[in-house]
Amino acid sequence: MHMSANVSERAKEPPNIGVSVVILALGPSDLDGRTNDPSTTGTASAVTDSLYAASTTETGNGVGRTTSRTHNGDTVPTLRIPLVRRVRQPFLGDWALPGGDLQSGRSLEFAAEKALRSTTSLHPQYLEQLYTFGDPSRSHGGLPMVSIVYWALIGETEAKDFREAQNVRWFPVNQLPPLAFDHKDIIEYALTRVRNKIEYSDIATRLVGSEFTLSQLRNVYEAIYGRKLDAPNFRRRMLSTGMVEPTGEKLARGAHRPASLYRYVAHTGTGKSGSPGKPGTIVIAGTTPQSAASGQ
Amino acid sequence: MHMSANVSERAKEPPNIGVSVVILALGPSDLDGRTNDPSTTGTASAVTDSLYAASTTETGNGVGRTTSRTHNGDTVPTLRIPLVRRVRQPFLGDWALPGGDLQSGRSLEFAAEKALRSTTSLHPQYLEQLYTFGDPSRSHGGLPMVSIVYWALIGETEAKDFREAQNVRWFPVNQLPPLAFDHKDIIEYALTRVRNKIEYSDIATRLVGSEFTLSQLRNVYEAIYGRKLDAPNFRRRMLSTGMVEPTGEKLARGAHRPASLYRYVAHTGTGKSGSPGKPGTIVIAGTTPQSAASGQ
DNA sequence: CGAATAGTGTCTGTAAGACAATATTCT
DNA sequence: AGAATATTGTCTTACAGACACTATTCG
Repeated sequence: MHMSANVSERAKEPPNIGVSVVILALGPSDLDGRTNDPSTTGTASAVTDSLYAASTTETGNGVGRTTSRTHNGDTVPTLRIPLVRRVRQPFLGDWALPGGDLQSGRSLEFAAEKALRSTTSLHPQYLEQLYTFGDPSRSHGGLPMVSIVYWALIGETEAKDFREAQNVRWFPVNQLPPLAFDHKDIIEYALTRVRNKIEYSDIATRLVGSEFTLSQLRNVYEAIYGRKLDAPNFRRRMLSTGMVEPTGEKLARGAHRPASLYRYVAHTGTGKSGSPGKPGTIVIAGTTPQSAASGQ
Repeated sequence: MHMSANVSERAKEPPNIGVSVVILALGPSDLDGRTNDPSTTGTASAVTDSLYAASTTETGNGVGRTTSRTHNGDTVPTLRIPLVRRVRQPFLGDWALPGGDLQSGRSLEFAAEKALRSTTSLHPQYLEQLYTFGDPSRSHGGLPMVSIVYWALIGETEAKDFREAQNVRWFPVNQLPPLAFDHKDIIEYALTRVRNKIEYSDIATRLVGSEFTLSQLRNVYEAIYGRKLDAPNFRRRMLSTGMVEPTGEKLARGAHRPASLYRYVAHTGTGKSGSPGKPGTIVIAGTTPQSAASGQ
């Protein structure tokens, strides 16, 4: 089966509810250079303007690489997003966020994860609701009046076996094809959300292993920000927050000084609580936990 | 008619969609001391813990005043929230956020504003989507499976004619009664959202007139933060951002030095764009503008 | 003058960022 | 030694907050 990704066909009964997902994946950091045929890619439109300089890629085919070159010549890992090609009329042929219908009796997260599985077998390190769209003007011919959008983060290690199925393809965030509906805006919004969130949450540490070097952690930040960070300053900042602590071990990875390993330190409830528990915001790792009931 | 506030009764066809609103209103700044009968108030539960010290009120009846006293004796204006009493079984008798059903063919904002009008004739200075709840576990007996929550801000001047209808009552945010569902969490979430948002948006300046003194503006901040701010530092901060500029006029309001008037300066698109346009996030003032289409 | 609010000046601490310099490993 | 990354050290600037002090009005 290929994806049930897009809209299902129902008649008129009150607002259908669709759930879509913006999936942000860290590409492998080694410059493997997987190249997909660039045939149907279309004109790439950079989503993030000033952040990526000239959106250069090594191959130039527009889809392959997982790193980008910034204006000063440095190379940074780049986030990638799986999109599905629309096979129905509104925006037929354009690319769109993976999504599906909300089944009654199921949670929103369940629907989001199902949509996520329609494009990748990987499970997200993080899943959070982004926004709900409900304008009746969406009657471009499509159906669901209300669309609940989630965004997910997928770590680097597991992002190695992308599943490039029939109508699914992964795009670097700075080289997106023409998108259906307002999905380009949605992706932009998701990116700003991640970049803000990374500052006051632990999502970055979830994208590395339980033990990691500060370089690895910094690479996560760089991928999300889309630019190089100063290594010394990054180190100090991380250590000063007390979010990470050294394990005492070191990791040798090449012809250079080995790096110390660190682990994430759970929130020391110091009482100053930067951000009180949000309702139903956070879902960790694999399955389908979480609750946050609500009626009315 | 009293409010169509709560759930409407339908049968089984796929998820109903409800829309609720957290309405945050600045109480009048003069200590008028409107006193409602405290009969059915129930035990007040402070939503914001550390921010309000001892949640003291002048009268002690728990609902009347619009100011609170902080731990150091200063007095600050307090936000108030209109709630409706539930007349149906799940959580019968408890207080809940005003809400209503989403009518097909209408925008989410339209439903939110309608719900807002069910408790107050005032129109919001600001309306923004907060979160969408969709847990099937909400089958406490209520119906709508999916609940889209908005939050609204209402300015000080118009907040003078609160409409205390049949089953509607206004509560200070630091003295909320027992709430239905997880509405207490939702209100907390709304508060943290406002407090964050006030930092990088212009919502505060919308809650004062087109011309205002820095004291007035500071009062808005203090109401939202729930604590006193240092006047000299606040002044410097506001002026340094370039968000406000002096009109050249002054306003005399008592036996003391008159204050300079300022006006809000529209965003100087400096290109550094702190926060790229979010999809369908912002609605100004009265009617029902705004769009941000989306399908799928 | 006294009360009350508006506004200025200073000082301190913290945090971010630029950037030089040192340390450690492998080849 | 040389390449490459890790780590430490300084220095500068910006900004938030505490707080003393001055200014202007009315009664």
